[in-house]
Amino acid sequence: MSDKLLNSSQREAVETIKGPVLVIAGPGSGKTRVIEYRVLNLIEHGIKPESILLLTFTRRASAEMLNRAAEHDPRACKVEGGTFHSFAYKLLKQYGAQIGLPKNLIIMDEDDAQEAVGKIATRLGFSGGDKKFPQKGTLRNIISGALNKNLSIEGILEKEYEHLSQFVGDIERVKKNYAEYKKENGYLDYDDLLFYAREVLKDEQIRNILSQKYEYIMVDEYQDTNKMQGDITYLLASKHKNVMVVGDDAQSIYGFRGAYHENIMNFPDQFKECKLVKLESNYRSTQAILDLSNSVLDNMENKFKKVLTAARESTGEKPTIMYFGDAEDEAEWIKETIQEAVLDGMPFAHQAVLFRSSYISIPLQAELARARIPFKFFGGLKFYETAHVKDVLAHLKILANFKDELSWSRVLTLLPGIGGKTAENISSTIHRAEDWDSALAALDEYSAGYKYSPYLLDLKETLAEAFQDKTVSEKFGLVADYYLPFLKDKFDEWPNRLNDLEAIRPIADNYTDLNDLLADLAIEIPEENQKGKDSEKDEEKPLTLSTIHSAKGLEWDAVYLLGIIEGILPSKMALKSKDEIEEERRLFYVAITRARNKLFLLFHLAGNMGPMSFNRLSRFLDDPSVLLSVQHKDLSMGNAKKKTNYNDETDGIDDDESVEY
DNA sequence: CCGCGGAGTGTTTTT
DNA sequence: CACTCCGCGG
Repeated sequence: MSDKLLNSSQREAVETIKGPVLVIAGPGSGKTRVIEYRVLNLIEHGIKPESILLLTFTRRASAEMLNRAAEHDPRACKVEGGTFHSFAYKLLKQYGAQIGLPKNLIIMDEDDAQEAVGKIATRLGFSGGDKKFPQKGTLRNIISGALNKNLSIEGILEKEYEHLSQFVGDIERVKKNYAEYKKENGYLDYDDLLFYAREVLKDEQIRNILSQKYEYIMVDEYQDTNKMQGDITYLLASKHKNVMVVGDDAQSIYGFRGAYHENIMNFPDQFKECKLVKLESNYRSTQAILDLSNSVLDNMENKFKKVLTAARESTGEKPTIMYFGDAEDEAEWIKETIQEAVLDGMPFAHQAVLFRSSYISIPLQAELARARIPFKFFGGLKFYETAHVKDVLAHLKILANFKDELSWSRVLTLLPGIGGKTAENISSTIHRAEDWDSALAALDEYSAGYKYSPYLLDLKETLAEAFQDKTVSEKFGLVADYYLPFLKDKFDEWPNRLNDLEAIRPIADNYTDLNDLLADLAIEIPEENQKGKDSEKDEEKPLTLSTIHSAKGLEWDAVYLLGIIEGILPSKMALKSKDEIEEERRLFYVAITRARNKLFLLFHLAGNMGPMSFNRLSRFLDDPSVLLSVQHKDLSMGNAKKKTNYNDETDGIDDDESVEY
């Protein structure tokens, strides 16, 4: 079938049907193609597509691979693909009851989880005037981090929050109460999805059913899975051992979220007869870009040793470090360079600007907007995480589950005269109701005599109507209309926000079940505007601006990497430990290996700590062989003098991004 | 008990 | 510089 299109290592991975395989796939080594062709190969060997399970990091990734495979063989569409979280949700819908979960599962997003944790801390009397008890966001991070990183509360405090060690006992109580609270209310946070999925799989009977159903397991981006995901993979495959995991330890960038590199390290121990395949030929980048990548790789403490070699002929141009005076000059230069490249035949869609954190792209965004250059932004706050969208969704969540206390609280506090306390009173009354009708009836108790009563009646009416036998899209319409006056009142720039709400409407139209819509919005975002996906020509597609995290797995002809600056990459938040700095280095590696032909590393001198602060070049460039692989171009003013400063080690501080004079 | 306004805080990455 | 928290007045 695919012989001509694959090299020998790729073919080995593709053609292995039975047994465990670990594929270590360097960037640009054709790993997507391997998965695509392996799916095809399995199907060609008579394996039912429904018995193949492909777990990936994002929905987009699995859809892309399966769509490509389906172009060769339409049966590939029937392969089951998705993220661990969506797969877990599916398992729990079917088997949750057997481990004591309620029928109706409500998925909490990160915001809900924080809200709930905060509520519990308050109830326990911790958050009040008490000294320095951590706030809800930190609490949630501690609790989640402990679970994801397989640590006790004490352990994680010791490692990451030493200053909070005095609160171990209290935080443990919050954790326990939070767990009970979720159980009572039927809530599942992101961690619970994985946790309970693993619980389900621990049941031998269910596990047997599932290993019969999914006979071939494939997992992509295995280096970024956490302990629970690793366990799930193991349990799913433990019986038949037909499991292929693909990953690259050098590209592990989700340690902060609990990615557990032991998963990939221990895979050969878990599956003794495992076949190890390394993909080291790089089909993406020029040798010049790979030289830099290899130097960065050399500085890494990674485990599966590898060297990237270019399959492409031309050596290409050395990556360039660009030096600017300030972010505005830099933005202007990027804008002009991108425009010139377009004139030279490299459309916007083939270029991307990458960065460690969203905020450093703000000056550029302004510049691009001024120049009317169309761009698409990836990373940062998603529109469905914004306050106004969550407001509307809260109403829908109530329709889906009238006991959803967090949503009631959100909906009620919108009303003038209702604050946290009143909302809690009302929602606890509702919580005692048996069904929807009595829940609404419970509102009557408050429907007269209070300042907020007329508003409450209005709310009740809207909800009652939307609850009727209506389509998801009608429900959405009713709620959105009801919400409009609140939107206008709450936000000065409401027209923008109205656009966001309008953007949900077409998504809602695609659903017949409200629960599915809500679950998908929380776990796997439905692709926005599918329209014109392929019909659109590259020339008409926009430029990409993306965080490095969101750029994983993608590639462009030209990449502009913003902020090669101490404190930005590596982030100043990550300077506490060696491990975190190493993760930043891998992030740098991921960024530069996205580029096919041209790579620019951008530095600007003016710091953001005031007019007298100056940036220093990122430590990741500070290595002889790394420096040999790049060229320099200085566009800052009076460059000759300042240039010596960039690598100035004499002040001896290597963990400070800005030096004040 | 609500909600306003002032003060303070802290600023990453995401399923 | 945006958002959150806190304290106070109504």
